[in-house]
Amino acid sequence: MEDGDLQAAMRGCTSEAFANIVNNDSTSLFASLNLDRDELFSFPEIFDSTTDFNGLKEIYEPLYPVLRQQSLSTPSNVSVVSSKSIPICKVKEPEKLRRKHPHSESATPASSSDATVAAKSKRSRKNQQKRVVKHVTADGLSSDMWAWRKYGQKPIKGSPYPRNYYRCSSLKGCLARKHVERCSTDPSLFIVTYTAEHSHAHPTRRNSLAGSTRIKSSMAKQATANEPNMPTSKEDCLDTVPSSTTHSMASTDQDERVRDVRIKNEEQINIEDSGSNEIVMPNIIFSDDLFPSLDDFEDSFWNIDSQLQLINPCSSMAASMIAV
DNA sequence: CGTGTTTGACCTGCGC
DNA sequence: GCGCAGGTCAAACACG
Repeated sequence: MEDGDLQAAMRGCTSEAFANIVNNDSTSLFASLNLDRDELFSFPEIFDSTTDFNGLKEIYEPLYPVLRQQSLSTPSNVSVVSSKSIPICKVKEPEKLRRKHPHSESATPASSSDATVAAKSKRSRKNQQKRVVKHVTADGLSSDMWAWRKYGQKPIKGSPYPRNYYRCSSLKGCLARKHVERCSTDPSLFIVTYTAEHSHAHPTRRNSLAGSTRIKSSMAKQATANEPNMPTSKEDCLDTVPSSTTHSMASTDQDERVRDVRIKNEEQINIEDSGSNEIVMPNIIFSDDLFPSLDDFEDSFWNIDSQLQLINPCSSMAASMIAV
C-alpha cells in the first residue's frame, strides 16, 4: 500500500469510520477505511516514525461539523454516553485572562513588592479560563497521552474524594492544567477538568510513553488510593492498578514492563487465534456531545493506536497516518 | 541527577 | 471586611 493511499483513506474517512472508532470497533473501522489490517501491519516501516497530533487534527476538524450534524439528525448506534444526566460545561472563553505566563519575563519581579504582585498575578481567577470537563473511566484516565505532573491535592467539600491537580510536564511553561476527582455519585467515574491549552504539539507516542509511565501509574494508584477503605500502602496500591490500562504498569522494573507487553501481545494473539478479529479497546465515555469532540476523538484515536502497538510494539498508526 | 509525588502553607475569588 | 473553599507554590522526599 502506498503511503498516499493511507492518507487518502483517512481523508475519505466517513462517519461510519468515526462511529467505529467511537465504538472501539477496530475491525469495522478497518473495513470502513478500506484497510486490510494484515496488509497494514505488513509495513512496519511506516509505523516507525513519530510526529505530533496536528495532522490528525487537520483531518478531523473539517469533518467535525458535518459528522456532528449527521450524528444529530440520524441517531446511530454510536455508543456515546450522553451527558444529560451529568452537568457538563464548556465554559466560554474568558473575556480577559489576568494570569500572566509563569515563565514570561513580564513576571520577573524587579523588587520585593513587585515579586509579591508577580506572585499574585500568577494565580488564575476562578471561572475565567476555558475549561473542558470530561467524565472518564479509569481506563480513560490512563489513555491521556499528555505527560502530567501532579502539583497538588485538595479535599473537596461535599465529596469524599480529594481532587488532584496536574500540570503539563511535556514542556516548561505550558499552561495546560487538569484536575481529576472521583465522581461522588459514581465512584467508577472520574471527573477530569482541563484548563488552558497546551502551548506545544502533542508529545510523540514514544516520548510520552517514556515520560509518562510513572505518572500514569501514579494516577492509577491515586484512582484506587483515593477510594475510601482502600489499601493505602504502596504495595497494596500497586496491586490495585487497573490491569486494562495498557501503559499504567505499576512496576518500575523495566523487565516487568517488557514482560507485561509480551503477555498482552500473547493475549492479543490468542484473541486473534480464536477467530475473533476484535481488538479489545478500553472504554471511553464521551462527555459532552452526541458526537465526540476533537479531544474525545483524539483520546479514542490514541486508544486504538496503543492497541496497535500491542500487536506491533514498534508501530504507531497515528504517526504513520500523519507523517505521510 | 533529573523527574515526579507528597503535603502544609499560602493566595485568591466569592458569598455574606 | 471576613471567612470559606478552591487553586497553587515549594520544600522535602522518592525513585530510577
